Amino acid sequence: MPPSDPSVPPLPLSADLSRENGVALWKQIQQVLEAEIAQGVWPPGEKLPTEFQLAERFDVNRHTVRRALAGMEEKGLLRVEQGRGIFVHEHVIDYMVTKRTRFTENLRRQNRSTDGKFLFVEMEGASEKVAKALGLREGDPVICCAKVSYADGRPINVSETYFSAVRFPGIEDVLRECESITEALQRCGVRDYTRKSTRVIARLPSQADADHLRQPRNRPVLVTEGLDVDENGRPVSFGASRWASDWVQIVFEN
Amino acid sequence: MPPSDPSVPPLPLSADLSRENGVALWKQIQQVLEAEIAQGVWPPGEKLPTEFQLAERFDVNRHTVRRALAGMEEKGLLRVEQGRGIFVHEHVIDYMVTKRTRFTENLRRQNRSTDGKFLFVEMEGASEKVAKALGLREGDPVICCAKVSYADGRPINVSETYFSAVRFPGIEDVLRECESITEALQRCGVRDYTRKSTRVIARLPSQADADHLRQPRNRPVLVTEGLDVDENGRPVSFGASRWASDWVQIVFEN
DNA sequence: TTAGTTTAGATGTCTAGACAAATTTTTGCG
DNA sequence: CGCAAAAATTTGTCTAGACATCTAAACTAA
Repeated sequence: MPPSDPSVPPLPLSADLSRENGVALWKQIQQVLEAEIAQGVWPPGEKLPTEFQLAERFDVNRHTVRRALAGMEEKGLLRVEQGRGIFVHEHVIDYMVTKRTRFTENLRRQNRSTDGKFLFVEMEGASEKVAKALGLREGDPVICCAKVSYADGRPINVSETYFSAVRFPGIEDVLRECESITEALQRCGVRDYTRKSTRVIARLPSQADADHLRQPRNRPVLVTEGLDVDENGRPVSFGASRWASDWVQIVFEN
Repeated sequence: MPPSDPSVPPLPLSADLSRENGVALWKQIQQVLEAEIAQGVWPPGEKLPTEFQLAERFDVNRHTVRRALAGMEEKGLLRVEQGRGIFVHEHVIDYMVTKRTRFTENLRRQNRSTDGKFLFVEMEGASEKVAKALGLREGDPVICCAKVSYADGRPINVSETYFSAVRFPGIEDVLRECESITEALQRCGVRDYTRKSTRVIARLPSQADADHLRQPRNRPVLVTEGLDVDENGRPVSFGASRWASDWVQIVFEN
């Protein structure tokens, strides 16, 4: 494989493709490009050559290059944008799930800028799942707060957080005025809260979630359902989140 | 299936594709086929019509059908086997992670047959991670037990489980004779153990893991790292597992 | 300068055909 | 009948070309 030079191990940058070794051309192309990305030839966020240029470089048809790029996109190594080009995927974020689960704190620790956008805040009747988690009865009034959270300007999380409307009267309006949920809870008398349990599953996103997270529907999202309790162990809020698996890895620790 | 009733709104089984609504043909085909699978027209495990037949049915080129099938395969809806055909993916397994994490029990509850194969059992020096988990010092002797676990005859899990060689002298041989890890631990005097912590992340598998799990390298695996402790809270074993995301959903609950 | 339009460049979709590789079925020989 | 070889079937890969759609840059007119 390493062609000729005895002293220096050359980078396999323009490694010649073999048409007779039984390995599909597109796989070989994918390997070469992945190696180049790993070696930093194309740094994260960088624009790759166009499909046409790559096809010329490897001396194959554009469709063959496209097959290789599709494989890399599926892996999450690339971001393909019609009319713009192909970009190397930036690195993912580690989201630590601990007893103290605070979105902003969590990401600040990783030197990420954070932002949030409330989609809506409204009262509704508790579903069976929400009621069970918050210790209510099905149909009891709860406040649902839907939100999209951003890190470095990218949407990484869509969530709904539920609060008992009886226990926190007026939280509906408080939430609308606040920047974060932690802040709203403090105004409602919850000095501190901790994460009691978290469920993690993987599934495909709904169309709405995919839109919010700006990711294709055929790429899975990580789904977490978490219950927060106050210092006395009483349920404070129940939250269901979908995370952009392209950008986030959930790390669970208790 | 019910072909002709005039009153009943017919299932969109052979819905005509529109070439002018801006939706790619392959996406429309994918939608139709997914709907048919959801409606049970093609039950799990069933062989779909051939690419050629599907192309004929939708009156498109075979490559257009292939694009639709690729999307469905990526979603995990299909299993494509060269020379054999296209098969509907069987349903996934829910693996519950609770305080009592017992592989066999867990799957029996879901009426799954279980099986296991030990890859190797050997002594090695504890890595930093293993040492930290088990309360040892780096380099201390540990027994590593590597295993592939099956449900319904399919590999769904590759794991390494580590035990302190000092605390469990002779477990190396016991493991080789036993069917399960639970059984081996009982023989070593551990009456019961519980899961203390589990970390869950998602990543791409190594080549070896992909081979064991019989899945492509470009499909992610769920990775769990769990620490089990005895009734006194002392660490018993530390395990690292990779799960076939095609077949398993990890459900975490504590 | 600014706003709108045009144009060029880039990716997306679809078709058509040829051959390769893997699997299953059929055929033919003993 | 049994088994091995041949043929048919089915998916995999690659090429070639046409046109659509989206984006960004260049241009034009107010």
